[in-house]
Amino acid sequence: MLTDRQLLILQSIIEDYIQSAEPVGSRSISKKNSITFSPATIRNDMADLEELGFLEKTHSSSGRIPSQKAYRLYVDRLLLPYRFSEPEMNNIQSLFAGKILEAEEAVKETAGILSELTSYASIVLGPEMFESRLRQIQIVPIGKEAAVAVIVTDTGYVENHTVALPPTLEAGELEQITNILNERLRGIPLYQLQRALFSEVRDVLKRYVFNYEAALSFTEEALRKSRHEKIFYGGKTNLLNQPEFKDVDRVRALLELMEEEHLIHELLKPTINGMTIRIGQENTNEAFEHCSIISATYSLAGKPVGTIGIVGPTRMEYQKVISLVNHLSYGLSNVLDDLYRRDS
Amino acid sequence: MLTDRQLLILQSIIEDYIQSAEPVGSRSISKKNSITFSPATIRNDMADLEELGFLEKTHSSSGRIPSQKAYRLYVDRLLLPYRFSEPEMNNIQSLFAGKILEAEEAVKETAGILSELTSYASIVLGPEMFESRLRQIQIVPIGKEAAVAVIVTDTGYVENHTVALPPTLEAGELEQITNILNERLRGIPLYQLQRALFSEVRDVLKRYVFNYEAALSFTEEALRKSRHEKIFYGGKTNLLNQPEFKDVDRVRALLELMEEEHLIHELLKPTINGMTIRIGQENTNEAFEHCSIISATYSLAGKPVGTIGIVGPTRMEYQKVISLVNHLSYGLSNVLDDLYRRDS
DNA sequence: GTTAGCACTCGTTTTATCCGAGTGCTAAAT
DNA sequence: ATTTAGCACTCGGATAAAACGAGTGCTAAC
Repeated sequence: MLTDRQLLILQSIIEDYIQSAEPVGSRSISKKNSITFSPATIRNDMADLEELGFLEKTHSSSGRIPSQKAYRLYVDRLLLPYRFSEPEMNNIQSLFAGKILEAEEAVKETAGILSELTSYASIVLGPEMFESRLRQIQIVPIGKEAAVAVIVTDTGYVENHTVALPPTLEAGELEQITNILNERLRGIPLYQLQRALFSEVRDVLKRYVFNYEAALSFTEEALRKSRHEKIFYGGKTNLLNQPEFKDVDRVRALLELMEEEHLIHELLKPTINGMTIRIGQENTNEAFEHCSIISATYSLAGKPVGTIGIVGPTRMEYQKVISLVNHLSYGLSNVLDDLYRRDS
Repeated sequence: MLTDRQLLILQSIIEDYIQSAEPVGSRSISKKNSITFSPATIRNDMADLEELGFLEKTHSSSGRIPSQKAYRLYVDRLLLPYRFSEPEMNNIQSLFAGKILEAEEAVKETAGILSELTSYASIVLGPEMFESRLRQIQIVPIGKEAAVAVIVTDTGYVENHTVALPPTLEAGELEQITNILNERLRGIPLYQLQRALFSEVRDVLKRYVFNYEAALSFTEEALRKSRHEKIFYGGKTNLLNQPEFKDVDRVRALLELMEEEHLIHELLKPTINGMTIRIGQENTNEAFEHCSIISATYSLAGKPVGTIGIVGPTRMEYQKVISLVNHLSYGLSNVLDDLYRRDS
């Protein structure tokens, strides 16, 4: 459908525009080393490409800019793998070289590297620890009215809630409950805890605890899944450097959207494994109209537990960003697997 | 030094400018109800006020804008207490009405309310829990190489580190260490834990644990003060609505500065009790040149443990903001004291 | 099929002009 | 001795016209 020359010209225009953020004219294309045709020839092809919806003009006598469709084609068919430069490589290496003890630390680091190397904004979700298994639970009374429930998983993840203490609970009972929970629930994945509470613990509790109803609901509260969606951003302010965001209103819309944690989570939450590339209006949300989002899930023990991603203008360095996101998602998965494996 | 009329005029100009963000002319001042003088009279006083450094012109025939010195005078001498409107009052009340179980929750809420009611950005530090006392420590091994140390304080605050496990440590010893620590360190304030480790625990450890050196340094690591400075922001994007920040570069400088957590912490960390008002260049940092920062410490059991503050343009609604910050810092202190008191 | 030549388009930049809010000064009024 | 009215003057901002130039589309020659 497109001739080789048209593809070559399209690619040149896209890459030029990614660099310059300015409409690209036929003359500047013809000057490139890889191009041997005259401006007039290029103009002809450009006109065709525009007719096919790959190029656009900002006004009738301007150079062309790539359309969303062009970026899509570029990403799907024209992209060559990117070779990281020396310092970039070092940067990435060092991220995964140091001894990392906590998952969250690794995840935060990744967000930092992502934004630093791309000069766009990075978003990192998770890791969701639903799959981790309970290693230990501790319920510590704080005064008469409240207690702190601390859950430690086999991945070293710690979660805690403060829970109101039912007044009927007797002194020793809290300890007893803790013991029962530890005995019965150890090794159970977090997301099954509530269910297991009923199937495994309920009856035992009935036997040993006086006000069993109150104790049960108290325990249920203590085990409740924290709906805390962990989102880390890196280099939000990088976006302000992009010429497409010199308009304050557009920036505001974008930054405000990024505060909406549940939306961002919904958008990026790890479902199927792999990489997602959303260009411009492929993001349904209006504030992302002029953005592209490139994201990839990372996984723990083969299961996707989180997402890393980059938000930048549609005029994005796709080549570099895609490689980087890809690379880091693998790296991060490996780090997490190492953390996880120490359990066995 | 200043006549009453000059003060009145100055105040009118400041308040007008706070509203309009536009240079104020003599005519518009003379139209106000509280003012009975003609524009010419006002012009004379304005000239004097300019000579004294309280007013500035943007160009030779423009109206006047208040100088930094004027805001300072305004804040120090002209400010009347602000009466909260009905909905504002409700908002504040509701913040402190609900049953709050965790300090951090209260603090985050406060940041939200602050920015919502002011339409500026809020910064909240802390609470620093150095003064809280150890209630319980738990060391949970995660695989062969690492363990999670979980510290719960009497204020319900939970802190955890992952620590590398010395290979020489024997199976039961970890439990023994945990027991010793709980026995000897309970009730000791967090900031004294490391010291108490040496004075109270060291010798006991020596007696019971084989590789005492390794165990000690392991324990020390487990108890290390987390240097995690907790900073919560609210309504950063509000700043983008202010006309003085329509310039993207200025916004970027500001937002980038706010990412520098240690700087912000240094700037706002709670030292002496009470309220601080920094106007314009009184903030030494260049990015805050056009900002004012109003902050107040909040306290727990009489000791300052954190700071709440507002960042806005120098043209800020001082009256409202000062009252609000003041009010909320008291309220927050009370909430925390309630949380704390439940211990006794 | 490709390219050179050329008229044409249209956003950007520059220059000129006008407008009016606001000032400072002087002289009259209180 | 203040306060005020009157008036010439200043200067940024808005508006219009003109010059500029990067880039196009089309036609005719290669």
